[in-house]
Amino acid sequence: MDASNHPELYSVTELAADLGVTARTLRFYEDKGLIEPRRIGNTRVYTHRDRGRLALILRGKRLGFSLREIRDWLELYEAGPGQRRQLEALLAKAAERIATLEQQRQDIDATIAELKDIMGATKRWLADPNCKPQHTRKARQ
Amino acid sequence: MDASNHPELYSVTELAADLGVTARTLRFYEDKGLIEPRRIGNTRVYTHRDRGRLALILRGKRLGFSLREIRDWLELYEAGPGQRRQLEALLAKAAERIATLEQQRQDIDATIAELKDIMGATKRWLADPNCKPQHTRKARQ
DNA sequence: TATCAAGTTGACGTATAGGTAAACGTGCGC
DNA sequence: GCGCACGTTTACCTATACGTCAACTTGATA
Repeated sequence: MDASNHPELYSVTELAADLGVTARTLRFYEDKGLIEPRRIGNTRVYTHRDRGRLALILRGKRLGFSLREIRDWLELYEAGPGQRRQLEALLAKAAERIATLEQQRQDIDATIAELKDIMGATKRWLADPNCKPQHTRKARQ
Repeated sequence: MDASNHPELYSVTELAADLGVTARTLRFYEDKGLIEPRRIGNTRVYTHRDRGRLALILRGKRLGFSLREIRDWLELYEAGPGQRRQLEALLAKAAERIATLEQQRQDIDATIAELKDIMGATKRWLADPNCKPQHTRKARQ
């Protein structure tokens, strides 16, 4: 289990570049308790596992979770006694997020509809300034 | 054109309550140059027109424009020489916003798909811990 | 007149995810 | 010994849209 013949060790800058973020970001995540790389003296050294963990973190971000949510989940995942609960918690979180996103999509659709309505009225107005500004759609209050 | 027989005058708190925001919000909008109510002494007095303007502002917000964008547009709208250009500018802005929103909706859909994929894999895993964690969908990079 | 409600300004706080700068340490090659 | 490329920490800055608090005036009321 010695890693010396297959190092997979990264410095901050290396791993950051590798993951497409900045070194600042990795240090920031460490501040926030998301990762804890080993150190040689004062210098951070990231292992292959750290890289995997970071990849998970970035994925969580892409899926719209906050750093805090991600951290909580990772903690739960690491320290949890059984797998089951964690997976179920993950399921719940995912479902929750999906619900939020579906709500957001509805809002977006409504907004697009309202904007299109405004555009239509504006165009009619431009074509014939006599016709009164008249939207077909009621704005939500 | 005297308003004395039909005052329609509001204090901050009144108008705020009327519009469903706080007084702080109205003062904040004034700071940002979105409205400039008259004053009696030091006290703000909002007219009917102010109310209309505020309603426009809130609508803009609901449609996802920033206060700065709203302010710029209102300025353009008030000080502009002809109507045409303003309306055309409005059309352009609306189209732009729609494009942004449609992009957002695509992102949301993709994210939902990925979340559902994860949920599916997790459920299979829960049902049969032997089957390897296997997502059907590739994550976007 | 004492007090209370409502108005005013100014300043600082909140949340998020880092960016940016300052000041400093450290190994390496020449 | 010098400079360079890295690394480190601390601390303040960014944007957005207000919330919250403090301190102060002013007009109306009991």
